[in-house]
Amino acid sequence: MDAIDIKILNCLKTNSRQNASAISEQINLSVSAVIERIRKMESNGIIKQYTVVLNSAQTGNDMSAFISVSIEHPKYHQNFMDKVTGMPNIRECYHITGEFDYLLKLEAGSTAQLELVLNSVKSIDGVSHTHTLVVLSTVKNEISGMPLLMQNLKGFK
Amino acid sequence: MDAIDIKILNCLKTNSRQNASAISEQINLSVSAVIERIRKMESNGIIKQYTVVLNSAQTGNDMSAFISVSIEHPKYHQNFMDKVTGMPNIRECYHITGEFDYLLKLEAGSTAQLELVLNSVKSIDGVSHTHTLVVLSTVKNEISGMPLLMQNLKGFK
DNA sequence: CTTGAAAATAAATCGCG
DNA sequence: CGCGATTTATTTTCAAG
Repeated sequence: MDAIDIKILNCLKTNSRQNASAISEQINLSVSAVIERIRKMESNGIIKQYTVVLNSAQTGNDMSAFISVSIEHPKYHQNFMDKVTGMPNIRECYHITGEFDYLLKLEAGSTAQLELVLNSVKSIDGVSHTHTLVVLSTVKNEISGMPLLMQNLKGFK
Repeated sequence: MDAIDIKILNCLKTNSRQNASAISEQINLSVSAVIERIRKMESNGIIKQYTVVLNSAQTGNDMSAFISVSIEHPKYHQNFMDKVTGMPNIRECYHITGEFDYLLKLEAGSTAQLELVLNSVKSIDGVSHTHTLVVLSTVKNEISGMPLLMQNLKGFK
């Protein structure tokens, strides 16, 4: 991965649906080279996925919360992770240091739905203690990792 | 937004670079209709952005942490949000209920970098108290909101 | 919404710096 | 590795049913 790849990733981050010739113009590289580099990054796994970001206010899932969870014994961990992975309202799950074991991000369309999800989490085997934070507003939410990539580069588009 | 739109969004979520004809085949709708529906969702803002998900392990930003922040007085809020928005290592910032005012997600490439970011956050005006959780592993991280959309639908692809 | 043909674009190929 | 002209294949557009 060099500076050119990063420029390409930056273009794709902004709009992953733009084609190679559009990118080519933006970064002053031939279309063939752009295509070749994209293919390489797809096949070696740097590019994991192309996806779409939706307006959650319009899709009706604009309520979110974080819940910290303690598990009473290590034997429950695998089951907990499996359960959580299968629950669509749980969007993120992190294993963390500190007082709690996991931090989950939930999304729902109403407080009632949120309550249901919270209760399901609390009733997973081994969950001993939880702490819930409701999100009042999202100040920032950068998806994938581009700005960071660019920190260490001088001249990018 | 109807069930067909949701099928289209689901396709785009899986791979936003696939074109209308590919989607058309998957959901048994004519190409023109697919294009028209996508355009509509783009222009009315349901589709916010097409983006790419990178492998952070390979891009060198695979270290992350959450930091909860208390602000000592409301007058500091705006400045805090502005600062945080401008910091690339801060990927997410939520205004939350509870003991703290904000929850931030940080990403960095090393513990040293992480430490720097933590210190920058702590030195923003008005920050009175913080609590840091380091992420040991990411169990789940679903990006945009598709699975939730589908909960309420019976027959999707 | 669908179809199908025309028009416009994009991608793959391939010698060659 | 990158370029860029050519060929090949796809896609989008549009008018009509």
